[in-house]
Amino acid sequence: MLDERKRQVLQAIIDDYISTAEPIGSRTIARKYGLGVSPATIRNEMSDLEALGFLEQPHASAGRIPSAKGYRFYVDCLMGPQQVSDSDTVLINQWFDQKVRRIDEAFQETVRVLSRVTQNVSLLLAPQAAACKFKYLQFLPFDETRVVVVIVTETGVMENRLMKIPEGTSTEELQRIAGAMNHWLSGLALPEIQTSLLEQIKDEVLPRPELLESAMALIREATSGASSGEKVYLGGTTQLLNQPEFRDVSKVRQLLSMLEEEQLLYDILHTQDGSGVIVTIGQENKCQGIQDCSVIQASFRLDGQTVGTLAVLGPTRMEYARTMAAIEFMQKHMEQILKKYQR
Amino acid sequence: MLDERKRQVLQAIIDDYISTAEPIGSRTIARKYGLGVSPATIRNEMSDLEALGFLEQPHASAGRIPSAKGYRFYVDCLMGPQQVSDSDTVLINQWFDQKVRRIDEAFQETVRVLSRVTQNVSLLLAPQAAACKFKYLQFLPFDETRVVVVIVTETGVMENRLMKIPEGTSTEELQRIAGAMNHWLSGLALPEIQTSLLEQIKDEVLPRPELLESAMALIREATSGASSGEKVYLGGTTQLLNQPEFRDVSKVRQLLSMLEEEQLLYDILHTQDGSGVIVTIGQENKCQGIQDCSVIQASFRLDGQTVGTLAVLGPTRMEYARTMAAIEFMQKHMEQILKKYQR
DNA sequence: GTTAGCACTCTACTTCATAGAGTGCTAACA
DNA sequence: TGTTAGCACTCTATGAAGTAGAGTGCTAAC
Repeated sequence: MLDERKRQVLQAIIDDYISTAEPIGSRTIARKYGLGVSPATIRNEMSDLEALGFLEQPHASAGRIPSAKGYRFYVDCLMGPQQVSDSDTVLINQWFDQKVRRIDEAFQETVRVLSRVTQNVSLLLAPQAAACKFKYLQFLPFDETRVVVVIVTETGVMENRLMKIPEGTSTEELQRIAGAMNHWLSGLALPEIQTSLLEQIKDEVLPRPELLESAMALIREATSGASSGEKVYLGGTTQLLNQPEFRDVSKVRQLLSMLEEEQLLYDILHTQDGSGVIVTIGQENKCQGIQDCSVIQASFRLDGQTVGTLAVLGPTRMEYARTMAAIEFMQKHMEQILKKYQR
Repeated sequence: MLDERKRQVLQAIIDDYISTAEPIGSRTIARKYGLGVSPATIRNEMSDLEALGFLEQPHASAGRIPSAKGYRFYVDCLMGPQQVSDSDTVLINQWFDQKVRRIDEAFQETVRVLSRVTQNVSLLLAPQAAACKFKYLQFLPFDETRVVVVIVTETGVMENRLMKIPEGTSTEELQRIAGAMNHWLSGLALPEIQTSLLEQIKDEVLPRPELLESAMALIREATSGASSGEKVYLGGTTQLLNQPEFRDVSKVRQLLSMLEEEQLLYDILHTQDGSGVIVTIGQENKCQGIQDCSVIQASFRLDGQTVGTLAVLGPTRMEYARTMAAIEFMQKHMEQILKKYQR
């Protein structure tokens, strides 16, 4: 498709632009990257590359910058693979061992580490309670009118809530209801727990149908509620300020106000459920407003089933190799952690 | 201290500057605020006010802007009190009823609402587990080697963690240990629960001292751990971008990177434990780096004891009256919520 | 004590000129 | 035929110079 020298030139331009954020001229390429040809030759190559759509010119007499197509080719064909260094691995493991006690803390820290490492905004769609299997539920006494309900799922996600109970409900009754629910529901994915099942359990808790109803409401909430289930963790928004493409406050504001809309974040993170690391460059993004950004994402799985996604969002001028390595690493790390919390 | 007309002029200047962020000239005052005197007269007054230190001039032939001393006088003597409107009250209550199930969600939402309403960064130092009283602890089975430990305090703060248990510990043993601990520790403030108490309980759990030890470790963690206890909630950082004093990205970055240091946030929020709303203007701030900002804060109490603080941080040019009203409102709101979760 | 008038000052904005970086084209060269 | 040197051309970024406008401070009159 592209002869060897064109590839070298394209790679040099993209590498340089990624690190400097400045248009690159033929002289610079000839000087910095020893291709053994003169600037004039490079100019010809660059002209060709532009005609082919891999490069763009901000204005007539400036250097060239990569186009979206250029980045795409770079990611698919040019870029060398990269790995997270062993020392970083150790560091990250230690960090997690120290800081993380609950699974939601793991999500939080993952986002933090990822945005630190990649110098960009990062996102994580947490294991959807919807995709988790119910393990058990327990009522803990709180006062005369309320109990704490704890739901434990197989991914270790826990939900606890205060819940009003009908007056005069005895502890034994509560225990019996919990027992019945656990018996029937254990091992089911939360979305499967629907009213149909209620019928089966109803008999066992006949004296207190309201209680069962409330507990089911809690489960439903955990399945699709705003504050639970599919929570999106967002981190490193301030990293934007370090990127030269956001030197203008209004640009920052525009992007950040988009990121505040949770719906958009879901859209970004839901666009795929294939496996592996997926790169979406510029206009390839379906979401309005991030079309001069790139998104690199990967889903993580548990027992072969996709349970969440993590992603890095940054300007199209992004360190693709490093970022992809980081994402892949954190994906595996996340899968390990989930396993650890599962059993 | 200041005659009536000087006060009027000062108030007019500050009001105007707060809303426009531009230096104000004598003509503007005379035109917009009907004081019935000519610009020349206003000029004389302004000259006096500057000599007294209430006003400043950015440069020789510009209008005046308020000095820190000016704002201080405004806050103490000039500014009218303001109240949160009834319709806002209703709105906020509904919002909380809908969204908030757990107490930490209440903290999160408080910060969110506060920064929305005040258009500024807001902070909340959450009820310190340290200041909470232990209510009870419960072990929930998880698998052969681990249990879920739930600690419930009287403010409704719940901690839950996975904890390794010595092999072969029976459910009954766990229950007995929990029972013993609850018996001895219930009603105590968490910091009071120290090794001295361990001695008393030891006898009852003699066969499994390690277990007691682990549970105590969890309590200690809850008391002073990073992820728990004195958590600081931070919100509305993007509001900064709307303030003209942060039109420059480097300024935003500077402040945001400070706000990332959790220690600084503690410093800001710990500077006081008096009651009522406290305003700290510019240089009055002891923390380096926020000395061209103002902080408005109030602590909230439960049973007469300070358990947390909420604050708004913004440029010295701030809508003091409105912000103070908002903080006071949210303070009371928070106290109600805490009460609700307590019993 | 208040006000009109006026000279003065400082900034922000516009215009203009210039240096510099980079291109594209042509012609010469291997 | 591919490569290279040379050169004219283009466009931006930078800085200097000039100007309009807003605002002050002072003086003198009311």
